[in-house]
Amino acid sequence: MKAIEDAGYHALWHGQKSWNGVAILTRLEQPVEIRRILPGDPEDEQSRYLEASINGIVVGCLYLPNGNPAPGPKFDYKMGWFERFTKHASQLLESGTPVVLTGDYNVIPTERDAYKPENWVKDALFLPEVRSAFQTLVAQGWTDAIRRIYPHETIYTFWDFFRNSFDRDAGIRIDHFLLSQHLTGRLKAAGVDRDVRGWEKTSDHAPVWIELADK
DNA sequence: ATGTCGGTGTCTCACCGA
Repeated sequence: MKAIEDAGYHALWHGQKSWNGVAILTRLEQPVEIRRILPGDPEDEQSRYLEASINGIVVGCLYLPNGNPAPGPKFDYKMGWFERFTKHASQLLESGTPVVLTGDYNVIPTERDAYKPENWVKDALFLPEVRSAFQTLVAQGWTDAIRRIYPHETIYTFWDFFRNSFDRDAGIRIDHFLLSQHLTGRLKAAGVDRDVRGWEKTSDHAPVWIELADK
């Protein structure tokens, strides 16, 4: 926490032992927490959601379940989580506030979002029902910020640790920024900091970012 | 079918999830 403060950030986080965790860091002011549990399943113990208000924008940070192997209980958990998230997203839209929903969606939205889509057809990140769930979500009225800025380019955000995938640029695009309509007009830029993926001891994801104009 | 990591417990190796 001190290291984060020393770097000039305020922070909220929702973590747990081992795998799951989400956080929101801000520079200007302390983010105001709205919720840290996705509504709809009191049994769900995994820390995969965090939502806060910052400077007039609601930011939802998510880590959608991976879902492999599919079919199976993990895939069922993914689809259940996805349904709950989609419901919640529609309520956020109805609220009328500017919203950003960002994080690891574990969804490859279309064939051009994978280096070799045929390798992913049976994977929980690319199964038809997963792509269709993502489409349904976006169709509520969200804008996929990366695609808005780069409509035709090949953009990846993740290269797995196997098979030298980064050196071969054998990546996938699974980290997304969805913007509510109020924010679409304020979208100035977006990108992926690919160089970070080349660091020593790095993550298998690269940082994805967007820039919004002031109101 | 394969591969590479990091975290954890069985604890300096073996496993699992990603």
